[in-house]
Amino acid sequence: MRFSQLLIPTLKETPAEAEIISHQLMLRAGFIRKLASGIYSYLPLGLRSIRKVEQIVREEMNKAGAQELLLPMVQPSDLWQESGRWQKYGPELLRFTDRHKRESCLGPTHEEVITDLVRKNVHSYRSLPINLYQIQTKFRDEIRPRFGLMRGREFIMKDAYSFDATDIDAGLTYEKMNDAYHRIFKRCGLSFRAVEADSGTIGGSYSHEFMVLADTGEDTIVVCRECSYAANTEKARAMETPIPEPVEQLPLKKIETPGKRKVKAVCEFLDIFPENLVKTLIYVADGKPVAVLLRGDHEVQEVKLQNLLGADEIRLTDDKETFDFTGTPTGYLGPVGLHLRIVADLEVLKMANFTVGANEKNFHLQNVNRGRDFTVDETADLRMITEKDRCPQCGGELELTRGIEVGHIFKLGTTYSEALKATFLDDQGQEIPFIMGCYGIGVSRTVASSIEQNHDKDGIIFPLPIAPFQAILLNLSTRDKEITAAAESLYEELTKQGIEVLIDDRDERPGIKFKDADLIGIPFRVMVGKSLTKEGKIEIRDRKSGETISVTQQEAGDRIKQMIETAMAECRV
RNA sequence: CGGGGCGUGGCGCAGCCUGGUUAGCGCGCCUGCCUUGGGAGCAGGAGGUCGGAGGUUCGAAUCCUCUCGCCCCGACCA
Repeated sequence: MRFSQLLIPTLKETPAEAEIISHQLMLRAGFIRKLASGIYSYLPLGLRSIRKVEQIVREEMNKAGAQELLLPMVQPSDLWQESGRWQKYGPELLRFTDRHKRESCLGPTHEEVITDLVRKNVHSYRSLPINLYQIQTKFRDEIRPRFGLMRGREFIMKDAYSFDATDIDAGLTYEKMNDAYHRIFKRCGLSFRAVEADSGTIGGSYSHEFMVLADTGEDTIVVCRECSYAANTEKARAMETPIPEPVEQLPLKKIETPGKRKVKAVCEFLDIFPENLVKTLIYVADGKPVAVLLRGDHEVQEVKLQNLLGADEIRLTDDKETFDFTGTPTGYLGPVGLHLRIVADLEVLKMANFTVGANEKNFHLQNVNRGRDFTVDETADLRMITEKDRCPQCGGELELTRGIEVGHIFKLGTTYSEALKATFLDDQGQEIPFIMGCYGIGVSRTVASSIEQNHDKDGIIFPLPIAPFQAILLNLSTRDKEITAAAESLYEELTKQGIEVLIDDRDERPGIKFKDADLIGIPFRVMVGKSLTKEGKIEIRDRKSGETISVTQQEAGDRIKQMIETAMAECRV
């Protein structure tokens, strides 16, 4: 294709609205333009990259035995009523009423629709397993869209749904998808990790997230330096260690701690370590207060807490609410004599003779012991993992790193098939619900994360498999007949060979073409200019390494083809 | 929704505090000349009723009120 004819509105300056690098570069490189908050147009170059990712996804999904279909984006409310999510889903679900006063929504995900399709059309174990996917625009009315394509309200997603007859089969399907996802992201040239994850609101029992490693990622993930363990911090388990032998319980002591509210201040004042203090936090879970006990140096992992409480919504109380619930100002709370539901982190069970607030302003209690002085209603692993923790799998050192979630696979079990009464007859003639799984990939986000991971001061550096073009051919002097003829004939040759090449045939100075070529990140830059007329040479430059080689006009075509093949091989699986 | 910030030609910004005639600059765009290996130079030109509405005033980009949009931090998630 010709640069002169494509809509590639590159920008010299970064638009003020863009904060992170991928967003800035996609705007500058003319890949996307914003229409409204979280809603973008994909311009020709951006769309080409997206299509590349889609194609890889398609190939791997098909190879894994899944079938492509396309489901409606507009969905009737009835189905969502049936699954119970019409109430549950909240404002992210964009709802509207049509001319017949029927309520509908824009599909944020398609469990309901696919389950309905399958329950109406699949009735026997003989038809299973079945795995259906689509690549489609989704709409989620995000509270706060941001970072360009990274968190848009409208975005392109591949979503797949599997239906199996048995748990064992469902497990096999899950593994197949896990494998396909590894292949997909490897083929996209991304550096990523699959991590254990919380299954969130989609519901289900078991899940993994595929995280592209990037500092601007919105998620923190925990990775073991020694073994394969990797998890989202929402899920990362604290290593289970034995509860120490009981020690002698010292007599309870009430002590004045005037104005000492923060853990740090209390510890300094009493000359103790945070490891020997238990802090008490008051949360509201679906409107009801609950006290959470945690070792002084630990932080709550709210998703773990939410799962333990089985609540739809939890939040930390503010100072006023805390006082209303407990009669004690924040900073002096403790479990002794507290008349609230009390849950404790596992680590608290291992402590003895510790310090807590006395539920009285300016006082703390020392030598507190669970059992003797208070009881807890429930205990669980509730805290955020830190780099000081050890791997729950092998005991190795852990590393915390940032990641962008580009894929997520879930075992759904029978959550949806039961709700929607989607059943089949097994080999005994028994009617049982399908065992489901669902598998998503953020396609547009994948392109953005690739840029997040691969760029330099000059612009994007695309991995070859998802670059909008494989090569960009610069005609550095469109007014020179010899150069133009050579560039045009090489362009034809490459195009005939099936290479995706963009020829920069604009009547511009070389500097502009170099800058634009770097900015849009095409992996190979072929330059036809002065050195052709002077030395008979054409140069080929590698965008990533910056290495440039000179070849004769005759060998140029073959060399480029060979370089592309070599680079593609690196991302093959 | 809570907290912070911003809306002035396509992009980046100044002007606003302390109202005053034709609203300015850089880039981009158009024409001509010139130039062609890292975003050149010269000359000429087009393009903005200053997000919108109302108000104060002889006079509003500037002051006041309301409103809309956008961005950042938090709850959400591919």
